[in-house]
Amino acid sequence: MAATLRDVAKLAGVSFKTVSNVINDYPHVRAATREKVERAIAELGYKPNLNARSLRSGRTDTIALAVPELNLSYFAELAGMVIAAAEESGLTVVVEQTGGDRDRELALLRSPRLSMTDGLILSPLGMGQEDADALDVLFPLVLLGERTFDWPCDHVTMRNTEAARAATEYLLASGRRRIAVIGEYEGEVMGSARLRLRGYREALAAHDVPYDASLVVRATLWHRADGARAMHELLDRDVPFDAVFGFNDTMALGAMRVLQEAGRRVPEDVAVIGFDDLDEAAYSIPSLTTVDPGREWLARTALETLLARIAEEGPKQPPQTELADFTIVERESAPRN
Amino acid sequence: MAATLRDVAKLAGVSFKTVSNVINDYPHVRAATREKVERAIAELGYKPNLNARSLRSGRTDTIALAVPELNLSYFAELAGMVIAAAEESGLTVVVEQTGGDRDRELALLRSPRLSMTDGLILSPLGMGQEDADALDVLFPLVLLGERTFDWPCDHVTMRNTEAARAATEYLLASGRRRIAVIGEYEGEVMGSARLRLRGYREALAAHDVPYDASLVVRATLWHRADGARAMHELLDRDVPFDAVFGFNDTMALGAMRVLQEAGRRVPEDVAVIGFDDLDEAAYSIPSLTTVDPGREWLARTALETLLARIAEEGPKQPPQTELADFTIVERESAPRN
DNA sequence: GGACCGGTTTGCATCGTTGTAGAATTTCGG
DNA sequence: CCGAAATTCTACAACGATGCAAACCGGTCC
Repeated sequence: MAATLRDVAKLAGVSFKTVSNVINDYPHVRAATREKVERAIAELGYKPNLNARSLRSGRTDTIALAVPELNLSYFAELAGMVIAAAEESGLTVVVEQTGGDRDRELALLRSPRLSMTDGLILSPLGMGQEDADALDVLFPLVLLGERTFDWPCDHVTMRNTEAARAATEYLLASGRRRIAVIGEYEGEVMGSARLRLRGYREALAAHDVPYDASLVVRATLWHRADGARAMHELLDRDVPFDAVFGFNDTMALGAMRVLQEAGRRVPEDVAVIGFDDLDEAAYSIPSLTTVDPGREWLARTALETLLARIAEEGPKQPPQTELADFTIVERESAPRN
Repeated sequence: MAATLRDVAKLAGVSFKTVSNVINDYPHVRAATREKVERAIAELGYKPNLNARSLRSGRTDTIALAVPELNLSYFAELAGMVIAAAEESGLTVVVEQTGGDRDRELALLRSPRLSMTDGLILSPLGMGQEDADALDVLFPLVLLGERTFDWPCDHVTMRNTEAARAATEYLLASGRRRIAVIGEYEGEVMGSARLRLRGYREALAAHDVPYDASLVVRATLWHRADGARAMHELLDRDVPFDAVFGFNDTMALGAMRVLQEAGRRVPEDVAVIGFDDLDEAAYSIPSLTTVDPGREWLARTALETLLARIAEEGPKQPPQTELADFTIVERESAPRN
């Protein structure tokens, strides 16, 4: 069907290996020959069969990216950034959705599908420290996530605890004292929920504000609806609060919506701060003060780290952890003062 | 490095072809042999090399999905649905971003990268009727889009004009008469912008409401910022209006935000209706009335259509167009009455 | 007892490419 | 104008799988 090297070779009157040499910019090809071959390539519309190339060369120029769900804006935007960065390096990206499910994450790590890729960038949610062994794999693997386990592979992550602490201190500095938290998730051993909660508690402790468990609301998937549900739950508890820290923007927006329905003014009655700096955080009513965890940097660095691993020869370097810098983006939902 | 058929065969004491037979569920394999082989497979942790398989069999069990940007929630959610549906069929999905750029769309159609896939689902934005030839390709191709050109390939799309007309009539029925439109884009020959504008005009005409060009605001990329910018432009024009029809939810949300900043009450002063029914439409303040173009159905049908094309043998069936049913989702930004 | 017959297993060619090694050709100093 | 050293090109063997067809096996039939 499609033209092959041999078809081109026949038309150009050279051996098929010469065509291969032209395509691969092998230096010792006479200009006249090269031109002849290129004309034949153009005439037949020849395109190399990348499967055959991969089989022979062992490189696929494809990577896999696994995120929980594209439905979550945070991961959609992150995936977009990774794909764009990969495109710049001439790489193709296979996107997998794990649903944040531990079993699916583990299954993916063992999947034969990975034989079609040079490596994997994984944003794990469900896995825990007990699964560390599953991460000790033969192929290049970079964890792009918010978790800071002790893991036997490269890891690009954000300063969860510090950022959460800074966010909480930001609220404290603006005079809030009853700060609710949305997104706690005890099923998660040491993921972002735990780390952010730790930052929150550190900030409280540093300012002698007592920790009150009735201000902490659980949410697992961190969807908008989870934020809304969590806020309903908080309102039902009927405890006073003057600020809310959503562990991601999506939940913060869902929560803010419910708050306003309930007649609470944001930020006058309740200040709201999120985490992620999604595009939409700038456009909500009121616009959402949030933490930018350094997403663009995370995406690019994850890719670069993976590429370095792929290019690596000889003895494996020890795993590295890269940390992004965060910033607090001040907007209306939580003014500085 | 990784185990191959031959390694397994040696361990099991059979020919490598028998191992292949076991893997492919070839029926005439003795139970004892099968078990022997399976034990060897397990012991070595053998995983088939999918590149080699694809080279030989011609099937990759991978499809490509090209959307403008994952940054746009509509496409992110759509991509998520396609990937999930593909996963159910055991397919891997390569995601490409075109930026809605004509040249990149055309380049993708000619890309050798497609040789790694069985087919392509493309959401074109930049291409026009003059590019129809580029769509007459040798590989299975399904257009998943909002455009209704006369195109030489399968096409899964929505009832743009009817839906836009219905949205406009919904606003008219609620008593609005000065209905602004955001998202017109003259650079686009017959894409969703044009079709939706047509529906808008049909509705106006049917109700004897004059068409007023000063109520039509242009926007190209349909991002949130474009909606915001468009609304600023509209406000600057200082023409009266009592409703806004955003050609997608993202712009409608951006516009609504600006409206409210400008002191207009939604829906009292201005009703707002969008198009797409994004997840977030349910959580804005006020929640956004919008058109659900049948996204889930679109995603699944695009995949099914592509799979049918891939499975097709013999003479090519003529291209088909599949149309999704839409519904209007009533929310707060534009109550029915 | 040999032909015949399922069911079972195997050998070989092949997919389209790249790597290696060597053959053919050109270049050039002497 | 010869011989050596480049340069240019080609032949052949992989990569790891599947498809095809032939070989094998034990049992049945005549």
